[in-house]
Amino acid sequence: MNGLDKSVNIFKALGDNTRLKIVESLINQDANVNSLVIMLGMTQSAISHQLKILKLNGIIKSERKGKEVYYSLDDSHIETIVKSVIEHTSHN
Amino acid sequence: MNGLDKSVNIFKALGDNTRLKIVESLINQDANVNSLVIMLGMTQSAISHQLKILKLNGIIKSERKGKEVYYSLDDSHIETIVKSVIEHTSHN
DNA sequence: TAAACATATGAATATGTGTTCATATGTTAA
DNA sequence: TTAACATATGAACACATATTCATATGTTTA
Repeated sequence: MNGLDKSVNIFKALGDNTRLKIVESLINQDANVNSLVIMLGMTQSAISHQLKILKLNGIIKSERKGKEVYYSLDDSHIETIVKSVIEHTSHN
Repeated sequence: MNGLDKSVNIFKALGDNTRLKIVESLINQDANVNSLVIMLGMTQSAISHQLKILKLNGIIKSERKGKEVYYSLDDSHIETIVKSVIEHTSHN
């Protein structure tokens, strides 16, 4: 996959309401699946599917702790990107 | 439309191969429709449709000069956003 | 004004994608 | 080991969307 396609996939991954909410939650703090389910008020299945997409695109990472799996941002770049878009929208 | 939805739409607009190529072209220099058609090797109709989406989402703006319509980035924030994503992908 | 050029747009189609449902997998506690 | 809990996953469906085709609109030149 070339550089442009990688970038497209990052944008595509963040260009969904559910996934962007997940990412914004994870900017604030790491979270396990169930807490995201509760916060977003969606089914566990829907959240898991979207978490997988975010992970496949290198936006988040996961770590199992006992029965639970905790998700967090893959690196600090993600926060920069999301915040710069929020900044942009608030100036329009 | 709330702030999150606006951000989602920005990401969605940039999350397409054709549109991101257009935006990257416009980072380098303003361009009219036909030059984008030639650069991207796509039909005039396809390019026009995508330009409209980028414009509706506040990513680019247009200015007619005679028969031609020139497109450019709406503001410098866009370049920052795109470059920060490219930066991110090149480190993964 | 008519013709040529440049761009925009509506409809149709094909492909992509988000959610749900059912169920599987992984982990701990009894 | 069984039951309970937590998460993941495959299939199906409904909806979104990118491109094409045909054509319309806007602008200049002859």
